[in-house]
Amino acid sequence: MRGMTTTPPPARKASRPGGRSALVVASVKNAVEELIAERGSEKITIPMVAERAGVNPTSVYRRWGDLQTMINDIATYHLDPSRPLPATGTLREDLTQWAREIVRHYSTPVNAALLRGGAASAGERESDCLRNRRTEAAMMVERAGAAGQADGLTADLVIDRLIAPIIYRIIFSPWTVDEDYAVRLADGLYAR
Amino acid sequence: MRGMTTTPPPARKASRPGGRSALVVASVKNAVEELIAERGSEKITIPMVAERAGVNPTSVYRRWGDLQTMINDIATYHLDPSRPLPATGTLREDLTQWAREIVRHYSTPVNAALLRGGAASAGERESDCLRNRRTEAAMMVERAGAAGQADGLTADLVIDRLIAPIIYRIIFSPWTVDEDYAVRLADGLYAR
DNA sequence: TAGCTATCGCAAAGCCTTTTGCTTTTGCGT
DNA sequence: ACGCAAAAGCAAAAGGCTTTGCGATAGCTA
Repeated sequence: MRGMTTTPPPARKASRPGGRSALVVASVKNAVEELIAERGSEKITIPMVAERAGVNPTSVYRRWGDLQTMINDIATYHLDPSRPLPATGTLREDLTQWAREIVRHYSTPVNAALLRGGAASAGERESDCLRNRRTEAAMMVERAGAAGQADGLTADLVIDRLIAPIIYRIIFSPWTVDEDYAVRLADGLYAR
Repeated sequence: MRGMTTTPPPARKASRPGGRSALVVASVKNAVEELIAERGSEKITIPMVAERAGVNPTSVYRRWGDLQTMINDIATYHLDPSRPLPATGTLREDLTQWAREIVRHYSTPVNAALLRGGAASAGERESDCLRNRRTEAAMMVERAGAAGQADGLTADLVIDRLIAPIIYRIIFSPWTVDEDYAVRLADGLYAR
């Protein structure tokens, strides 16, 4: 299998998560990332992915059904949902760090392309690739609120003024985004 | 030609914009809108579009080259760039009306789907389907600024706090967007 | 009105994607 | 160890997308 640069993570949900299946999933995931970074999410096909992954196309068809489902699946879980959230003691600093983290993540062309692919297949279905981000925002605000430190912020405000601008620019004008921008947005929640 | 419900607008740029060419373009445009609203931007093909438009697939291939280019082209010019912008006398009211207008536009499933299609093919290339929106924001702010009425706003701020949240939600959670939301966002530029 | 040429329609060919039935491999429980 | 069953590989066939050459059509200009 080519391109196995990352350690093979355990498959998320499969009645048989052991060795080979996990290897196939990991290989395909890597292949998708590479190809999507090289050519964009619209110019790749399942046979291309399969060849790059050193896997039979049939396996990919049987596991995911089509390209759209596969990309959405990979994009959704790409930023580890179980990673620790910032907990600096103040909501403002937590949000700042969190925003920087998100910008850093999507600054990688691979992840930006995955985000665009996720955007294309969002809308109708309930699940999308940013659900986890919204959950995280709500958690941090709620945690601070329980301590009486919410600073008048709500999860909705965090979405509108932090996540939305970052995601918007990552999608449509990624060259205008860097970590300083994330910090300015976080500051904007408290100033003006 | 099926689906000719709208009046055929003149083709934008063609060395020969008269009758038949314009008709083909208009038919294809209608067909894309219908299909994209029915099935989403990822599940349509050029032969499908051509059949719906009553046009030969070859013509579509020759004019646009591929599906991506076609969708991006149609999505870019769909909100008429030459329509008059709000000019109520105050920047605040202009921006409020303008935001409502954008929300109204993208509340149509067709236009939301086109936006998602545009998002998928944005990024690397310089042109994208929201360039016109950014230009409009800059124009309104600049106009107010020339009259000394910019209220401390910049085009960037309008993008981050008006366009970005609207577009973000239209793409990822369209059911949370209505004209009231647009008004609240515009208010948010002045309050807090 | 006559000629020029851009553009369209048509048809065939090539290529790639996708499906399907079968065999082989291999993880996992006994 | 053994056997079951889930998942992968393989190969062939079907179906659909895309290209290409040629003839027909219809704007445009003189």
